[in-house]
Amino acid sequence: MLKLTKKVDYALLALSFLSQQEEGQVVNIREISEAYQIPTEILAKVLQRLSKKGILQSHHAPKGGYSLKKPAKNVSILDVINAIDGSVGILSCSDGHDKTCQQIDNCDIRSPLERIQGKIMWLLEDMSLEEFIHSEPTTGGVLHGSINLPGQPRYH
Amino acid sequence: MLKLTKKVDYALLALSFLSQQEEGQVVNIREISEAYQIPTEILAKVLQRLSKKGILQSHHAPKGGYSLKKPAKNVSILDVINAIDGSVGILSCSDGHDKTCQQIDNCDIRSPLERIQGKIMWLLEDMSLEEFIHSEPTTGGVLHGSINLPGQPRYH
DNA sequence: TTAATAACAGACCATTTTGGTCTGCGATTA
DNA sequence: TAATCGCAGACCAAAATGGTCTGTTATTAA
Repeated sequence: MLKLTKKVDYALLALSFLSQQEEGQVVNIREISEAYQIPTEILAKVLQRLSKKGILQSHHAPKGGYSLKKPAKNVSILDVINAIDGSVGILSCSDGHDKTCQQIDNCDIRSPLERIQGKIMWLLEDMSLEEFIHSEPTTGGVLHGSINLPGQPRYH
Repeated sequence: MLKLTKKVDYALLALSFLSQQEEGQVVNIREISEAYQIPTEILAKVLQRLSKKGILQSHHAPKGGYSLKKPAKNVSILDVINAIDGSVGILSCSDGHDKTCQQIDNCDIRSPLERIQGKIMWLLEDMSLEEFIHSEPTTGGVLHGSINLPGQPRYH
């Protein structure tokens, strides 16, 4: 539930790897797949999509491979997710054009969910790849320790 | 991707319906399923879980049904999601105890993802059912219009 | 007391999504 | 011109999800 797909995980791992290279350094799929034990074929697809979306630059030749196309601070996590999974949407009748949605006429929850979705998209868009990679490890292993939004949850 | 399940949709619809009843009014499954065209059997399961988790009160008798167990402002959206889907987790190696995760030893992305997850959980926990139900319709149909966090996205 | 009502419980199947594989093509350069 | 590497898409397997079916238990009104 609300889970990221493995492909997004792979994308983020690969991008993290590429970010650690020297400027303009080209890395091929095999290196990355070995570093993280990711099946090469599927990693290939993931990187292909990232390159099609302008996040990676591909070098289509022997000794070729991939490199970041733009600085890590100019790529948002939302960009990555969108590149891999199409688009983020917490609604099950995603884009509002789902004609088969039985609840469409008296759906009380659509616009509230859109608000929540908007907030989630905002925070994903607000976090750059650079920021993402340089996150401090969370302390204590409990999620609440890492929250940096203002205020406190009101429940429990 | 990052999608809520239909069961959560059904739960939120039912809760919304129940919130609109008079205080302590009991409603049975059939009424709700008819109101929103939800298959009764699956709605039954959803409501059962909500009642098991203390969100709904069940009245196990003829003319029985369900009612809210506590005021809508004391129930968070996260509570509802947790009740239905177990728990929210954007990580694909959800709870960190996934022994089959190949990346576990050199996973660069775990803690950054936990930070993001924490933020998402925070905002879901911060929104009460009452607030959820009384959300204004989003204007213009575009998600960005409904965002009320400070600042602006930095990309695009 | 009992029949009707409505929740409870869990096995079960179908559909969809996702993860992953296989096969072959295209571009570049040593 | 052959080796290396990315590109592309069909394809299959596994898992998650949505939904169905069968039967049981609690309560109450007749």
